[in-house]
Amino acid sequence: MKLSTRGRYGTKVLLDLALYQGVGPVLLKDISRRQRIPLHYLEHLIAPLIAGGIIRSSRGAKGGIWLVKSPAEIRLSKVILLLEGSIAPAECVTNPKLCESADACVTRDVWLEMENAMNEVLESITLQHLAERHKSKEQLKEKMYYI
Amino acid sequence: MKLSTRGRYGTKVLLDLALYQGVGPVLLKDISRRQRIPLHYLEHLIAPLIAGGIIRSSRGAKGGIWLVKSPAEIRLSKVILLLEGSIAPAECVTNPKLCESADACVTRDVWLEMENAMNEVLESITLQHLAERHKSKEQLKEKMYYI
DNA sequence: TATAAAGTTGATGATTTTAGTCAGGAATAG
DNA sequence: CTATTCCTGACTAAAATCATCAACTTTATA
Ligand code: FES
Ligand code: FES
Repeated sequence: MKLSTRGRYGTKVLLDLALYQGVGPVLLKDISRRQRIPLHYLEHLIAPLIAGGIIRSSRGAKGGIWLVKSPAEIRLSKVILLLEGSIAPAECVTNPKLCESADACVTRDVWLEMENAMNEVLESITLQHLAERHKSKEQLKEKMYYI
Repeated sequence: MKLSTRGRYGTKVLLDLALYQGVGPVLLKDISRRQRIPLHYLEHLIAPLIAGGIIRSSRGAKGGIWLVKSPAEIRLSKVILLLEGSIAPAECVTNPKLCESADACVTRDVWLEMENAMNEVLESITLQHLAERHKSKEQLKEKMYYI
């Protein structure tokens, strides 16, 4: 039940954009360095995010990528959907035709419940939440250091 | 975020055992046929279930496998844990040492919330629940046919 | 006790997915 | 024009997944 690096890296990319929001285009190179994501791999990760309409990009000097909407409007459910596709624990949850009698299958119901539980979590968290949590952890760290 | 066949097949195996509980050892061959699981693959799936103490087996003629405890005592969380290991969406949720500053990482917190949400679902469902759901679906099907 | 019936174990292989690399191309600011 | 930056598709190495097979051990029972 592991998420692939696409979902994990991608979430970090968007958190990074939320933290640097409003300062113009953010360089992939900088995101790559800050979030420890190989640059050439990162280049591939942003494609679905652009296609999904949550970030935009500009090439050339002073180029980069940035959030299209405010961080408060972007939910992790959307992010994960764009990067990983359906999060369901089994193919047949999303596509019932794959199993012959999906409506009679009780294990499928379980996987569906799991998917719903995960989606509730992801639906409830926005990029703004992530950014706020991050900042509050940073502050805590500074305080700890002061003591 | 897919479950592997180990978890999916394994759950079906245990549901099958719950349905045929009390009638003595159940043949792997029969489970294989009823649940559409390749016999040779099934043979490997039961090893962790035996090691985990939720089923027992007997070799030779009149052999087979059976549940050690009552279906009401076996939760899916246990089953999935035995067959898939930790269900966490990222390695570092279970093993924080893998990332250098796991306690400062907000994405890790998200993956942890997802794991907890899934575990709540799996913890709340026992084999008895599964068996009951299955039987009630069967009855519904018969009624539909009668109409 | 011989025999057939079952589960057990370890080796092996095919296929698919994942994670990453690379080279070349296209757009943009200055 | 040129340096910079994102874009795209092809490619590859490694890992995970999903089995299959053969040899072996245990057990019931005729
Ligand atoms: S496993 Fe697909 S419907 Fe049961
Ligand atoms: S702690 Fe592992 S990804 Fe952040």
